[in-house]
Amino acid sequence: MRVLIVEDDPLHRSYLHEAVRAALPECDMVVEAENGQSGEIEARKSRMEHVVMDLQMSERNGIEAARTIWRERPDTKILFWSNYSDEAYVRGVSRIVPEGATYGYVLKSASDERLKLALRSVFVESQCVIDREVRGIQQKSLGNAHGLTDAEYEILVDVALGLTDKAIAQRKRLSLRSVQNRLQQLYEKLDVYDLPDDGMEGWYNLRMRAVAVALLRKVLNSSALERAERELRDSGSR
Amino acid sequence: MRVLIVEDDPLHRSYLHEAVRAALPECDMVVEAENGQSGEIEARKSRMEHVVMDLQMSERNGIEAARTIWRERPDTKILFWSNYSDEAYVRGVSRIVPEGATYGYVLKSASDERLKLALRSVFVESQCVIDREVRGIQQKSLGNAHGLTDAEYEILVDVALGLTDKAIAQRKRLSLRSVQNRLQQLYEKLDVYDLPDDGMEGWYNLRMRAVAVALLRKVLNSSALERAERELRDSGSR
DNA sequence: CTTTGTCTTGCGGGAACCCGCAGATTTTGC
DNA sequence: GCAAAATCTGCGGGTTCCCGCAAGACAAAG
Repeated sequence: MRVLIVEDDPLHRSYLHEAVRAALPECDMVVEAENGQSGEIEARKSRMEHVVMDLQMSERNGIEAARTIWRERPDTKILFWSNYSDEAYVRGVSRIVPEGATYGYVLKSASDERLKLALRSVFVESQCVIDREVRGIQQKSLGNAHGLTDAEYEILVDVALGLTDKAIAQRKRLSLRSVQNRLQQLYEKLDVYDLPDDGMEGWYNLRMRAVAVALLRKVLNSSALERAERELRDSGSR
Repeated sequence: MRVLIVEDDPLHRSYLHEAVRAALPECDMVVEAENGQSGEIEARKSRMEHVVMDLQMSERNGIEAARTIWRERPDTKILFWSNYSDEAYVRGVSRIVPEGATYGYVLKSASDERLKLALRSVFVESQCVIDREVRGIQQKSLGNAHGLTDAEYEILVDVALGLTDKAIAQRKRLSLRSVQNRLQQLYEKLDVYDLPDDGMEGWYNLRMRAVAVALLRKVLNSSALERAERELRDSGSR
């Protein structure tokens, strides 16, 4: 068995290396990459079928790297190992995992034991392992208690990029009014109408406030914004 | 000499511990804290005069912890050790460092050698050590080439929180028009008028776009937003 | 004292946003 | 196959935003 480690922090990288060695004695080769860019290249070159991947790296983050790896070989087993369980990351991962692929999501705050268990479960048993906490976020994100629909999320991203209603309507092939409808749903779900103190109406610019709340709740994060910005520029110049 | 380490990542914490031991043989006591909250308490309890502090921790981040520590003992020497050199962090740090205090700012990507040198310089020689890259950000942030004035930055934060022009005017004791003036300066400095492709006017909601650009350029980050949000709620309920 | 520059404030208008209402269209459940 | 529910769409209005124009306030330089 051969394992590829993609992680930009040297300390964490060597810790991971150690953990892989300990948890997977049948592993006879460990390759390290220090960002998503070189991670993709390494995976392609060596046809790696087992990857441990950090999210949030410079150059190219884990989600993008994982997407291209899976696009080339959908049976690759990937264990995500991340600091945070931001809804934006969780949503980003579930968005790209192909049909029937096996993957895992473990937080860096998890114990040694949990990490090693996850390594064995995912790589040897081909079993999906999602950290308890991450699972919670996933649930909330899907069950529309306070979670956003995909449609709503897309609108949120477009708004956050600074696009006009009209521009969004054009991009999404919708009428102006439909975009505004979606926006209103968004405002409700994000509790934008909650005022800090009553007696102050008109204190919030709803559009901006919605994005602020999304950022504070980690529904959006800057990494997701960067990704969206790049897509926007690409599609714009096409 | 006694040193307090405030860092939430266990790996980095023990690495730091090691580095302190190696660089400062005269140090006879090292205390560790795993977030800003307990860092403050520990500093107060043990009257620590030397602190190594991570920025970006949960609970209470490094900037807030440093502020309260410095408020109680302005002669405390603090070495910030951070992953990023976001303008938001750099600005946040320079905003709270008291008159004549000695501090340092080193990136985690720096070499072993650089870290140890910084430890000695700051703690023993009482000399300020600012990482080259961070220094660059500082310059750019002050020299108004593309840097924002404090006034502009404050407006930016208020806008990013989702406040209306009127609300900002009231908070800042300005007229409506003055707020809008500052906003326009902001729009120019953030190049909001740059269109991805020409022939599309009215594609951007300037207010939102300005915040998006600020986030993408790391002039703002979510940690700064969280801080501002807390201040807003506090001042609102007062 | 005058001049020049920066900062503030008011006015006014065009554009974008927010949203209730109501009809048309699509999706869903049975 | 049909009714209920959810979505999409156009209209109209009230509000906020964006910004050019211009008049006052204040400080620094000539």
